[in-house]
Amino acid sequence: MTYRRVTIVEIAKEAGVSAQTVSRVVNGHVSVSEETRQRIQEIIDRRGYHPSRLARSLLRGHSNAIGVVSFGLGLYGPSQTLAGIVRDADAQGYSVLPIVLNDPQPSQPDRILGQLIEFHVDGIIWAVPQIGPNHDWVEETAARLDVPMVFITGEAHEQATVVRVDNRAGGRLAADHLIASGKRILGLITGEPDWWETQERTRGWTEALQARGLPIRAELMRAGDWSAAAGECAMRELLQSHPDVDGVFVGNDSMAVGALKAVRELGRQIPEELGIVGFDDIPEAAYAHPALTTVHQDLHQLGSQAVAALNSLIRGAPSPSSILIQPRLVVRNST
Amino acid sequence: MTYRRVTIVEIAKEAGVSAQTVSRVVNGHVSVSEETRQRIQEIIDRRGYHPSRLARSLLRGHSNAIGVVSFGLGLYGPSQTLAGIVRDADAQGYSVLPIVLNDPQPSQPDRILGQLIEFHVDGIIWAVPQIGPNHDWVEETAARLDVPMVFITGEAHEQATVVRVDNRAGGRLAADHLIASGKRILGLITGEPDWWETQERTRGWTEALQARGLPIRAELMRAGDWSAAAGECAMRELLQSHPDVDGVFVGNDSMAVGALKAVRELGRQIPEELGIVGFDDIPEAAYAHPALTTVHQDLHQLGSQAVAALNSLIRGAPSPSSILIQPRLVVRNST
DNA sequence: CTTTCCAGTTCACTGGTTACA
DNA sequence: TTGTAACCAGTGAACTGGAAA
Repeated sequence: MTYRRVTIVEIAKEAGVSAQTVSRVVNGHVSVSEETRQRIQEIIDRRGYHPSRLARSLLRGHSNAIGVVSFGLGLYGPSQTLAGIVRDADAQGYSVLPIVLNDPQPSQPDRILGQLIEFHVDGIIWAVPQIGPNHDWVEETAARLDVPMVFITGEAHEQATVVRVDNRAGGRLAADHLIASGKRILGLITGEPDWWETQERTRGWTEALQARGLPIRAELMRAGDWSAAAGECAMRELLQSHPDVDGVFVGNDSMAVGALKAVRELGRQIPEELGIVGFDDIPEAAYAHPALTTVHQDLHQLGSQAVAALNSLIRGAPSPSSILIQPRLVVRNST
Repeated sequence: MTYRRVTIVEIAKEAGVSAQTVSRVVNGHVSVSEETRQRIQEIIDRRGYHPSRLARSLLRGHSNAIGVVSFGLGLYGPSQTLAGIVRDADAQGYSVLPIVLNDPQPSQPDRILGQLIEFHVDGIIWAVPQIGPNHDWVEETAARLDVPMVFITGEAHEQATVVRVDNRAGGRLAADHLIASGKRILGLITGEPDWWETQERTRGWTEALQARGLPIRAELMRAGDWSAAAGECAMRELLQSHPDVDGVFVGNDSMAVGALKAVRELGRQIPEELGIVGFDDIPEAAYAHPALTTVHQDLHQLGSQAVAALNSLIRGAPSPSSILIQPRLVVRNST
């Protein structure tokens, strides 16, 4: 590998000027004679010269890059969120440096942040779901770290900017809708119990039931792992042990799609005998059988807002400490 | 933003040694006394010092980063492939710098490559689908560029390493399976016609039909845009104009899911009256109604192989010019 | 007395940009 | 209009001064 980049000095030498003059041409400074400018530009184009961002960042003290710590690109939520981040970051002139964790419980968040700091990132978006105590370090670290940082999803923090979907409102939307459809014996199939999203959706659900004077029945609740297989299994089990259930809120669409399969196989009529509401609004939801009523969350917007908040932090502007994105109900044929 | 990184000089000053000695501690060189090493390490830990990768890369001439040019993270294929790349790159010690295009027809691939070169990436994976003539620059550029480069999907090239799924074999698998299931009047709903994947799947399909002595009937072919909506629309149109069709190969699972909806609404029995085969094996395929028979392609492996090939190119080893990954048929209830 | 080793320092250099001449 | 020198944050190579072989 004797590969050598074209450097500014080589261009300068070929043009018979100093590196400085080439730099001026590259950055569009004025004080270069038109004749020189053109000669240099021609050489730059011909040689395929690209100024080194490394050298430039080193000198300027910032890199125009942001780090994104993400988790489980296989899941719909995280991958869509990352897509939103990348798109917006690009539009704002930032490059994105993604770090994808396989373990949502990073034993050493400092090590991961350190990796990004080594790249001189101008800011960091932490988009790892809050699971159990895995965000406990936030308060302490956010206060200590001097790189601007934005969190996606999770508890609000005094010290940190958090952008998230109002999952609690989403849970309420689902419950209110089922109740409004005349359903009264309501089951709940949640995602992983220790995810913040699960807890919030469940809380909203519970609140709505209480507000309507319906009992909270733990025996009608099941937990899955977000997968269609888990949804199918949980729904089958729920319907067999409690055949009188007439409405179920399933914690995400993947599980809901699995749940629909169980319901079909058990021969229940949807929505007449059993109403089902999902969460996410994945593209396939509209084509499930029957088409799935679900709580839509705008994940691209989630990413956009995170980038916007980070950008204003980087520019030194104060940023609201918490941004809440409202989900909305999409009614289809499963209710 | 008066944020200042901790530098090696600050550590050196605090420890009362030269920067070089700190560098040796950081890089685990030998000629440092145990006593000094420990003192410096303690300061490094306490101050949270992280060596600048920018400075290091600049000096060493390589960055341990690879650039990935991708397209449309909203689609299942590209996003899964990227996930595979990120995971494997990480395992090999590379950071990933993604560039996500919104337009699959980059007017100036050089500009995009230039962006990555500015970052001193050690190699580039071009994972943009080959659509129409948008890979025409490859031969010429690959020969000129001296950064190792691997292409994902598309025509094989003399000069370039291409990693791809054997889409043609996939098309054959689908056709052979439908024929083996006793279907004889076979329809085809393809994705976007100018995608390389579409053309290969179609070619494999055509070959298999010819091999079995079945006619190629253009009036039984429709094209969609990979979306479920397009699949639904195409299937409805196909069945209404040709009610005798008894088997259909749909170019991807998203469209197949839409197609299933159309079939259900038209009241055809699957698989008795009509067999359907998809392509991709998205997670929801197993939970469609009926469960979708489909051609599975291992996209993570696609990403892995690309990283492996790129890695060996970077290390100067010769790399096979084309790697073909075999898809496999997953039979479920739609056939 | 020369050679080798050790622990550490100094210098030059990476590819650019800013301040000043 | 253009050139020179200093600088960003590191690292490889050459070097120093003293001890051990």
